[in-house]
Amino acid sequence: MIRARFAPSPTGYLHIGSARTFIFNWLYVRKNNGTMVLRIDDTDVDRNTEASLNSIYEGLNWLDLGWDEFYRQSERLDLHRKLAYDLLAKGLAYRDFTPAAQDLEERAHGEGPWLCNPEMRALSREESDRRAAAGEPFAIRFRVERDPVRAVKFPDQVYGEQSKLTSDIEDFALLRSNGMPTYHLASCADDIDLKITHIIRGQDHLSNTFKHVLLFEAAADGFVPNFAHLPLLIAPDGAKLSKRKHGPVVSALTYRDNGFLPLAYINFLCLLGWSPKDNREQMTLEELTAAFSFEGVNRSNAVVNFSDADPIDPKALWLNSQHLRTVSVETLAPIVRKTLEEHKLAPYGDEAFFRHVVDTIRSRYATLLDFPTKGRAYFADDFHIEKQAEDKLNAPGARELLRELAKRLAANVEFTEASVEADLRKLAEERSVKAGVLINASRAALTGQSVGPSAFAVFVCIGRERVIERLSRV
RNA sequence: GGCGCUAUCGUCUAACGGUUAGGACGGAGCCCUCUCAAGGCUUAAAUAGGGGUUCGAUUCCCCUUAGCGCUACCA
Repeated sequence: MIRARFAPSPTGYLHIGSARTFIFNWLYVRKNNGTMVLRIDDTDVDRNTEASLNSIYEGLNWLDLGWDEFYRQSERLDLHRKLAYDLLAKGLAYRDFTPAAQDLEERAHGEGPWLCNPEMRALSREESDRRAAAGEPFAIRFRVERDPVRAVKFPDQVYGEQSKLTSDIEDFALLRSNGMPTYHLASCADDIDLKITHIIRGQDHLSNTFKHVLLFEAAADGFVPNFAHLPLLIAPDGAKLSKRKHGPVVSALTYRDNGFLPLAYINFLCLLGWSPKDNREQMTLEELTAAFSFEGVNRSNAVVNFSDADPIDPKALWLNSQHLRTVSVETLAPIVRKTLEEHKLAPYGDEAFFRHVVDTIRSRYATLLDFPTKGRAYFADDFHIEKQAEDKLNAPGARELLRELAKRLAANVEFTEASVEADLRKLAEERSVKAGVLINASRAALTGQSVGPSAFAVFVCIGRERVIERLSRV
């Protein structure tokens, strides 16, 4: 039984890269009928915020994928501490009484790697116990086996066989002097306890994994989970995505706020660092789930293409427009209705009429935001008349013809695209004007725009009553 | 500095050593047309550099270069 986890730490909003990690975990779990665990890695009390936690939930909820089990590391601290002390008792870890970060500077610029504080590692058990009993603060470090030097190995499902010499792995901290576990300890202790079988996470953890393997070997009776590391998402300048440098594009919620369908966003993210290898681009959740595999995951970082002028990746926008025009109207209509409500607009007519309108106009829209903006005339009478539309209305005789058309449509009870077209063409013929002039002027009068769906479709979408009103007042 | 990872069109990517290096977004052009989209068609655009191995390297190996990650009592 496969068990995977997504483990964000609440120190910011839901990052676009985290969102993708969550999605890949979810896809892998669903494909293999496994269990999806959401675990909040909140052991860094200084940096965690409630606002961040809420923001992460908000992002995850928007994605609408769900999870099966939920845990918070801050509620499991005893488990983490127990593991640290078990290792200490077994001699696999030791107390380090060196004040925190005392020698950071030396470590970073030394010749070789910093491995440990030798005096602390060499401290006798009695001496260590005595100083601890005396109340001296200490951190607990893992005792990486030094002699003989050996290679720590693990197979990565994406990056292949990985290996690192113990002589390149430092005695990493397990427990801080304030009693809180470090990430490495808490993460592994929980992975063991929660029986996680697959650890799917960002490639920034690839080098950390050797430490984790050491921990698993020491604490999990030899059970080491499977690892799959994902290439990172980076900015066009090659740097990693950061809020400070790149602004809101790094937050998943930005796409929601820009009118993205969750599925389109998921689809877009999946195509960053993964490929179904058969040229498919637009895919449903079912298709993504069926196609997902680690073989399809790339090893090089993927650029999210955005600029100051255009914060949304053009391909994401294209995918959103594709999904917008292909999801079922039943699914789309409630989402559009909600978007309209957020803009203080409400559809005219009944549900069937609303669906027809949505279905008619969605094909030229790229985001949900286009419904209340570009599509305002379909949901309100106070729409703005654009310059190009004004020009169409100013065509010689156009306004008078529109008023005449309004009168004739008053008698058109059927009011279908065909019947409206018949009336319009008949009028144009009688007055010897090109139908196109009337058609374009109609669209302009009805929507305030020179562009949009077929004019006859527009008539029906606006509705007979409002059509007559709008044509009469030109 | 040490260690690890990576390198195909501008971007996302495909090509189990043999292809005219394929697709998508974006760009350009054409068609369709009541406008705008959509759609269809066409087009420009890539194997970082250098060595090997091989009859043959985008593909395997080495070096260089570049980028990224880790090197915290952050995660």
